[in-house]
This record gives sequence, structure tokens and C-alpha cells, in this order.
Amino acid sequence: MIKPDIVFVAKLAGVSPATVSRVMNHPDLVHPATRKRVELAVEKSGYIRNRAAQAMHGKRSATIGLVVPTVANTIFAEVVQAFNDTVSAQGFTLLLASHGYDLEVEYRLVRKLLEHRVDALAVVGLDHSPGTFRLIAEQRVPLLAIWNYLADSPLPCIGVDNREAGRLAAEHLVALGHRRIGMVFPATFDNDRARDRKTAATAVFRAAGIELQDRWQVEVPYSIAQAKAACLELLAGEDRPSALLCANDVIAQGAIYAAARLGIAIPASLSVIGIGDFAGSAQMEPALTTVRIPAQQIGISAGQAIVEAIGRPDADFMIRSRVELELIMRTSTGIAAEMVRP
Amino acid sequence: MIKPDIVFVAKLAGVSPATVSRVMNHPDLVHPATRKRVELAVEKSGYIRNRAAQAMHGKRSATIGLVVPTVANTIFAEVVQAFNDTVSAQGFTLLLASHGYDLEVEYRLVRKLLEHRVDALAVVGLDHSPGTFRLIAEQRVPLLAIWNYLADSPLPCIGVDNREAGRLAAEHLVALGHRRIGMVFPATFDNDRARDRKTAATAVFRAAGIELQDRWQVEVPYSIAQAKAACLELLAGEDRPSALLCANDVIAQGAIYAAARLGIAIPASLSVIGIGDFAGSAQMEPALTTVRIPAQQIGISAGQAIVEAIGRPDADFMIRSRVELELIMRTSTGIAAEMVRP
DNA sequence: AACACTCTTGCAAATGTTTTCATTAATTCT
DNA sequence: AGAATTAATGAAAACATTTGCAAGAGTGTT
Repeated sequence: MIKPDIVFVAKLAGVSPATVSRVMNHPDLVHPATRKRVELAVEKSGYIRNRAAQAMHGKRSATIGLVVPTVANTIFAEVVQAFNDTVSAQGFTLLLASHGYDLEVEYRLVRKLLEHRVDALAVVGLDHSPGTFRLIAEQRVPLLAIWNYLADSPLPCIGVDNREAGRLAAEHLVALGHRRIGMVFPATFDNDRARDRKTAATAVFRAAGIELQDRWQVEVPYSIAQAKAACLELLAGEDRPSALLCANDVIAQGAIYAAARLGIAIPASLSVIGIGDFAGSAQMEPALTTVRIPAQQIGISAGQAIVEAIGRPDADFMIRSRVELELIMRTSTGIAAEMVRP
Repeated sequence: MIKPDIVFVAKLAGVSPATVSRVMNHPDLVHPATRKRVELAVEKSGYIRNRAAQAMHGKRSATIGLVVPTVANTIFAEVVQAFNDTVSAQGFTLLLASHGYDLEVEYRLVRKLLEHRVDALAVVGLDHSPGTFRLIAEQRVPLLAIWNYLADSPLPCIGVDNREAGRLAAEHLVALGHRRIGMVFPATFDNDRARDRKTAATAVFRAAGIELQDRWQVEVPYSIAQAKAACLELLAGEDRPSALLCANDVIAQGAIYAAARLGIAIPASLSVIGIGDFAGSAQMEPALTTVRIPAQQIGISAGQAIVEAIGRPDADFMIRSRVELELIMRTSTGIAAEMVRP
């Protein structure tokens, strides 16, 4: 019992392979009666068409590559889901790869995805190795950066302005009167998102005449556990900041748990702000004040844009779409203690 | 400027296409000097081999399909990551699909993955539509169920015994003297994991002579927000359970936030137990008592098993591997109030 | 020096589709 | 009714690779 191919089905239906192909790809070109017969033969033989052969013919592979730093935590879960749903509804399948914040690994992954002849590629952020860019340019595959927006980005992008995110968060703390501010960020090397947020926030603080104490700046990877551990250390003792600006909600959640453990009242004695508004941030107690990144909207828009780009292979693909950030004030931030008049 | 194919590279290197192919697939068969020349030509021309053409030849497609209910929350994030890392290290690329707990959607996704001629398929759990099973059997693609273990499962599986998970959680509550018990579960239709956990837990309670009050059994989807909302309702008023058994940690986190909001002390007046030990469960305050599912280990083992299965296409693939559960006692559960002697 | 090997390499067939072009059948128009 | 369209199908080339087979070039043996 051999796997049925298109000629097997054709024989079974008493037509030529060409007709079977047309039934699959341009059903309107074939007579309803023949179509019925072919569909029956397909059904009966259990035929499943071979996309590889189709792709080989220069046609679409009907796949889209998505490269993310990680799927292991909440950060990108929502975009990935929304993006996948969107392109999947259009008949595409997602090839997923994750590089763990290592751009050299990313290069290899992109290469692998190109070997599979993905019809388009989406990556997170605008920081990529030159090799990656060269590769994609050579292959003329539509490439879309998601998550970040930059007015003069070298490649199409759909996302948020991370400098604005940093600015919004910082301004919120400044507006509440905080001057003793700690920042908890991951390494900003190879990570333009964290870098942009941090520099923008720093600029705001500087403009407000706030001096950032080195001892309140800590570097942690994106992990609740490590963020909590780092914050436990940072917040121990009397000499601690009155507010913590965290690179994203995962870190902010860690910070809040650390404060809870230490019995530090939020927001009375400590304010914590995150960036992202990930799942759970709104529900936690205290609810996390954050700069909302509309992940779902990004995923959907990105999916639509990329499908559209695949649709016009000749037109060169350039879109720069900024989705709006929003400061979501919840209960994890409050007026700085020293500003509260009795 | 046309994209270089294998014959272009061959010409550039002054060899035949066959030799180039051998350099890519069986490097040891070609003379080191020629190999060098070919590699140089590949480099110079920016050639990227076409997996589609390769797959068409009956060879491997070097892809593995993974179908999960969702990637939008923490539940499967860790397995997906570990699985991806493992197979990726072996040169495979992941085709990802998510069906949102709808087995009819799953059928269509599986079909799509088979069109792409994945070398193997992994799915979550043992509940699947008959069509899905038929499809996969016809195509003779190795199929592996992850997350669940069942001694007499109809297909290879690597995961945990969900009945045991439910049992461990329930026994823990019973051991602490709880008799007024609520359960927060998602719909168990089409979801063998939730179903197994629930029936096992129910059996334990019944054996302990505990009567489950209908008003304390609630059904919620896997979402922190909805779990919290449901628990706010469940826990309002005086007539509430002393312990909550949650189908998984996502729901349990929602329950804990609900209690925090209502000012119900955990574990003094309410115990909450989850299943899963997802990221953040250990760090939250109070730290969540849970039945640990070693997601990473499952992902790695599953990746290894499936790659191995691809390696021996003739031998039929059957593995049933149970990974051990472990009750992790933290601070969200405690002795039932009515058992505490002054 | 002839023989039997082993290494390398090229030729050509095969893989499963899609698509262009041509052919035949059916329909419409005058 | 005959010509001119239009619709439906088939034949065959094309797509980019892999691999079995065969041939040529060295190498060691007698």
C-alpha cells in the first residue's frame, strides 16, 4: 500500500493529473461534475497534497517563518498566538524558531528558515546581525520586524516606540514625585527594546534633575525568579529607592513579589512600574501599573501585513506602523512618601 | 540577478550538481580539495539549498509538527521551548500550530502539517478526533503525545499521569484536614488532562467521605483574569470552602489574587493548590503549593524520542514514558482552620 | 607490467506538482 | 446551419534536488 500521489488520484477519478491539480488550486476552472468526481477520489484514496512539490515549482510554500528570542515566558506568548492565528486563517503555517537573545544563533535559524523557502519572515526587534540582513536581502524574502517601531527603521516594522515606553514609565514616576529611583533591566547588548527603554527613561530622569544611583541599577535576565532574587537584594536595608522602573512586566512581577516578601508596602513605601501589560499583570495584587503594549493588535496587524506582502511579490515591501502605547495606572504605583503631606 | 541554484554553484565550482549535492549531504564522500572548492562557490554565490526539493525526493523534510491547544499563556510555553530547542539542535525546524482546545480545528491543522510532509508530529494529550488518528495512520508519520502518560495509551506518549496529579493534590488537601473543598476546572470535554485530574481528585474526596458542594465547583477557561473573576464570586460571603483545588497553576494564581483582593488570609483561612508549577508559581506571595509537572524534562525527552523515531522509519514507534510528579509544598496551603487547636 | 582494488566524480533518471499550450467539446451568434 | 467564441481537459515541460550506476584515475599487489 503506497501513499497516493496526484497521478494515483487522477487515475482513480479517470482524469489527468492536471485536472486534479486544478481542483486543488483553481476549482472554478473545472466542471462541477468532474470536480465532484475528483474530490471523491481524493477522499477515497486519502490523498494529501505535497506542499514540498508545490513549493518546488516556484509557487508559495505557504509557510511563514517567525523568529523570537524565546517562547519560554509570557513576553511574546500573546504576539506569537495572535500572529499565528492571523496567518493560519489565511492558509499559512508557522515555522517557529527561538534564539535565546543570541543574534549569532538567530543568523543560523534564519538561514534554516530560508532553506525551507518560507514565503516571508518575521523577527522581533530591529537589532540583527549584518549576516542576517544580507541573507534576507539576497533571498528577496519579505522581512518584517515586529514589536518595535522606529520612524527611520531600515526594515518594515510594526510595533511600539520603545523610547516612548521608557519615557511614559519614567514620566509617571517623576509625576508622582519620586526621586530615589531604581531601574531593573536586562543586558541591553543585542536588545534594542531594552536599550531604547532604558535610555529614554534615563533621559527623562536627567531632565528632571534626578540623579540615578548606581547601586539601584541592576541587571537581570527576563525571569521572574531572577528578578525577584535581584530585587530582594536591592530592597533589603533602609537605603532603598522609592520607585522601581522595570524593563518589562515579568521583571516588575518579580519586584512586587520581592517587596511582598520583605513586607514593603506597595504603593505606600515603594512604587513599581513595568512595561508590557502581560497576562496577569492586571489581576495581581497589587495590580501592576504598566505601559501597555497591545501585543494582540501587533500580532494581528503583523500577520495581515505580511500576508499582504506575500500577495504582491514584486512591489517592495515597506510599512512602518506604530501602535499606540498607553500608560495603565493601577495600584502598584503611588505618590512618593516624601511628597505626602500630613 | 537570479537566485543561485545547485547547478549555478556547480558551474562556479567547476563540478557537477551531483557533487555539490554530496558536499551538502555526504561531505565525507567527496575529496577535501573539491569540497573546499564547492564550499567556496556556495559562499560566494550565496546559495541556500532548497529543502522543498530535497523533501520532494522522498527524503526528510527536516521539519517536525507540533500542535498545542494554545501558546497564549504559560501552560505550554516551557514544553514548547524545550521541545523546540531539542529538535532544533538536531537540525529540525518546528512547524507550530495551535487549535484553541478545539479538536475539529486540530484535525485541519494536522492535515495542513501533513501537507508540508513533516517528518513527525507531536500533539498535546491523548484526546483527538478519529479523523486525526486515521489521517496520521494513513500517512505513517510518527506521532507522539506529550504532556500525558497513560499505561495503555493508544499512541506513544511522554508525560505525566494526570490522575496521579489530581490524586496528589487532593490527598494533600485531605491530609491537611480540609473537608469544605472547592474545585476550579475548565470544561473537561475534549480535554483529557483536566478530566483525569478532576475524576481522580473527586475519587479521593469521596473515599475520604467528603461531600463536594455543587456551589463550590466552578468551570472557567484557562485564564488568570477569568479564574480570578470566578473565584471572587466563589469566595464572597461567609459560606465558602476552606480549600481550593485548581486544575492548574494559571487558575490557582487567579484564585490567590482573588483571595488577596477579598482580604482572605492564605493559608490561614484558605488553602489553594494548583497543578503544574509554572514559571512564577514559586515566586509569588504566597508561594503556590502545586504538583510539579517537569515541563522541561518532558520537552527534552519528547524531542529526543521523536528524533529517534524519525531515525528508524521502518520500526514502528511506540514509547510510553512516565515522568514523575512531585508535590511541592509551599505557603499557599495550610492546615484547615477547623482542625487547628488553640 | 598487468591486475584488482578503492576513491572520486559525472550522467541521467526519478521525485510530485504546476502551468503553458494545444485540442476537443459545447455554446452562442448571425 | 455554419462560424466564432468559450469552456474543459490533457500532454508535456519545468521546477531543484538526490542517488544508483558506471566510468576514470590512482594505488598497491603479484
